[in-house]
Amino acid sequence: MDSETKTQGLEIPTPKEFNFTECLAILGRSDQELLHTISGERITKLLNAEGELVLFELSYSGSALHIEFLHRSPSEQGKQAVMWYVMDWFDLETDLQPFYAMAASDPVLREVVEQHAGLRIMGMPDLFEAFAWAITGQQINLTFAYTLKRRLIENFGSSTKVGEVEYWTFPSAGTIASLEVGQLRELQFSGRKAEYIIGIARELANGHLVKEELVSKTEQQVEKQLVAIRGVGPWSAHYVMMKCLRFNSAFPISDVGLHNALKEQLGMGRKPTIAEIEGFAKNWTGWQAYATFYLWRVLL
DNA sequence: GGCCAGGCTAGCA
DNA sequence: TGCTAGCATGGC
Repeated sequence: MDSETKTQGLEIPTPKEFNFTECLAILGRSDQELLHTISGERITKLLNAEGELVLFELSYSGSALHIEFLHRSPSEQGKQAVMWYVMDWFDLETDLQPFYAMAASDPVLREVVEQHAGLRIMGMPDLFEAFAWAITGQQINLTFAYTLKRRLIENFGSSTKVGEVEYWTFPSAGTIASLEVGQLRELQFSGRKAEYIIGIARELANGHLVKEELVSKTEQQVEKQLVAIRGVGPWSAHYVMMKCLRFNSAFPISDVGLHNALKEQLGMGRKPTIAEIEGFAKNWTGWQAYATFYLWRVLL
């Protein structure tokens, strides 16, 4: 790009409890990921800011995240959208000190939290993406779940090609709302998953499900509302509350990954029972989501 | 080749 | 109210 089209970047200060490398480890988990690209210590991502496709690059230095806009100069609204997205994505507004104070004396969390200090719950600010990913991941192995996600994006997402690289956004709820079940079956989604995902896309598209309304309710109210949606059980509800709605008390207690992480971390030789997990979690009140996320980190 | 996978629904007692 | 077969297929 020539110097005249180069745009002014943005800078977002990060909290003391922040480790970019730890966050990158999460984002680099799958080599099938199309929603962002990682090169060294830089992340490139395409964002759909109310119809405007904004491509940006994220890096970290000097206690701040740096955003550079690539390809073309976005509108002021586009820039603002990217800034809010990044703050939400990295959960920069949560003060982790109380969590760390609790974890320091918790026999289950102490080691893993110390080891990965500065890791933050890498979120999914887009509510439809969070639901779709939760449903896609139900009861299938993660590798296959990523394959399904990639196909969904390649078939129904938006993209921009810069040089040799194509950057993608997750399909909008509006796009998926207009599909028939058979169109997702072709991508090897099960009939059930196809029905669930299209159903939720329609709830979002017709305004029956609004993120801004959900985040203003209590955890109990939200759980009740989400579980009433076909295809959303307790695990998915808590997954969405944790990754998108940012309830730090969300707790997907039946999660197989959590069970395997506890088994490994505690050297149990078997997966813990739900009752045992409830016992471990007695001191985690208010921070169950962070406890879960740090334990997931063990499995990477 | 068999068990497991970041579960959920619907139908049954 | 509580229990569980069936889903649907890939990964390892």
